[in-house]
Amino acid sequence: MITVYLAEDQSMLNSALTQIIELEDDLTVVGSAKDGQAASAEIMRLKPDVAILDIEMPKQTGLDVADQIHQAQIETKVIILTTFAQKAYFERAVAASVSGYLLKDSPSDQLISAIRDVVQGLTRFDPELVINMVSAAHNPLTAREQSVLVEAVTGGTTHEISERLHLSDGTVRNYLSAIFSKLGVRGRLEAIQVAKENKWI
Amino acid sequence: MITVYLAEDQSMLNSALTQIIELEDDLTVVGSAKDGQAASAEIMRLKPDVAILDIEMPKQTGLDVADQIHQAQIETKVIILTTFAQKAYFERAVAASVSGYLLKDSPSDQLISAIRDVVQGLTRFDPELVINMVSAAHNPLTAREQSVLVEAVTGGTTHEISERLHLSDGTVRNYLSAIFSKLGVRGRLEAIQVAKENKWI
DNA sequence: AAATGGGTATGACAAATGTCATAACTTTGC
DNA sequence: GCAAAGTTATGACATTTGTCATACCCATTT
Repeated sequence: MITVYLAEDQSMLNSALTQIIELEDDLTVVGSAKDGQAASAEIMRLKPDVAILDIEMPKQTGLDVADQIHQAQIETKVIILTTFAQKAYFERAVAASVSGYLLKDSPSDQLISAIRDVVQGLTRFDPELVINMVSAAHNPLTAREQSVLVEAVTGGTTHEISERLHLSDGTVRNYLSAIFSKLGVRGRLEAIQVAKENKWI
Repeated sequence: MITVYLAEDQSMLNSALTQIIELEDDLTVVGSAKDGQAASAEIMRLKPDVAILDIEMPKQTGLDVADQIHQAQIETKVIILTTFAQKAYFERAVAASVSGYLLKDSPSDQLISAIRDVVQGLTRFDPELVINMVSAAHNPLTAREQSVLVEAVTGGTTHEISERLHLSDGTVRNYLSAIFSKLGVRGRLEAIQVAKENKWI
């Protein structure tokens, strides 16, 4: 019998998936959580064969949980189950040696078969990820530019941003100007939009 | 046998719910769609006893579909199934005479029992909605102020906004100024954030 | 009929923003 | 060891933004 742990904060999906996993004769759900912290603690204790982790969860993300499982060197295989095929998430997941990465935009029987696959030592990555890996635009912003833009998101004045970052006003404006030109936009508002769309900040 | 139609764009949830509904002896899923347009057309044709509609879907929202069902005066009962308990959504749903409004943050057996309830002529509204109805802050912006702010979201200059709305630059700045003061913020960026948080735009 | 509130418009002013040139200092790569 | 790239900083400038006073028109309410 394959033991499965499910961490998913949306109750409707959590309970629905639990039920359909239980329908399979060789699978059983030994526990589930609606936040990352609870999931983490329980997985360490229960050591299930497979942990299915949503990324966006309260308290701790599924990727944080995956890291901890990896570092604790327990046998549990991890399948990330999330909505978006984002390069950055996927990279972190790979770094945490997850066995699977599925999108919620695929049917539930995919998940069932993925569970069986990963206990066999196989890996299962959604094909859409491959497309995103090659097509995703590279972040043109330097680390400092990113941090300036992140501060700009909250909306204070240039002066407030410069204080938070311990820079001069002029420097902040220089950075912002450089960011606008790199992103091909004409103001903070547009820059923030573009950067968010591309998950650069 | 109660016939159910399911409109939900997230495949994982769509297929999982289909399966657990099918598990019930008295319920059957006669069709499902991943966008509002397809759902609308099929519901008109199949006339199921119950239609479960997600709100956020491609092409047409679940609320649009609910409106059409209402106007077509067919017997199909509608249950809205969505993530957030937002006043505006709920009001539109009530206007379309839906029989149920459930949140994805409740377990799937709630949905099953709601299906049986609504065919009996009962209504099922998530209790969390009641809280939101009374606590939601009232929108302080006039219709025109809202439209100015909506245009400001895209990020162009004042002049671009004024052209899109056929107003003078000064008028646009007056509106923005009034908006800032009403929302207690100090710029477009913050105003947009506050307005979005409160679902005013 | 008068008052109120919303929509629209000016003009004027102060402050914030964006651009550019220029320059010094670090770190990193070849 | 030097070139390239990134970080930080000035000063100067044009433009944009936000604020305020004031005004006219049009509905709705009193």
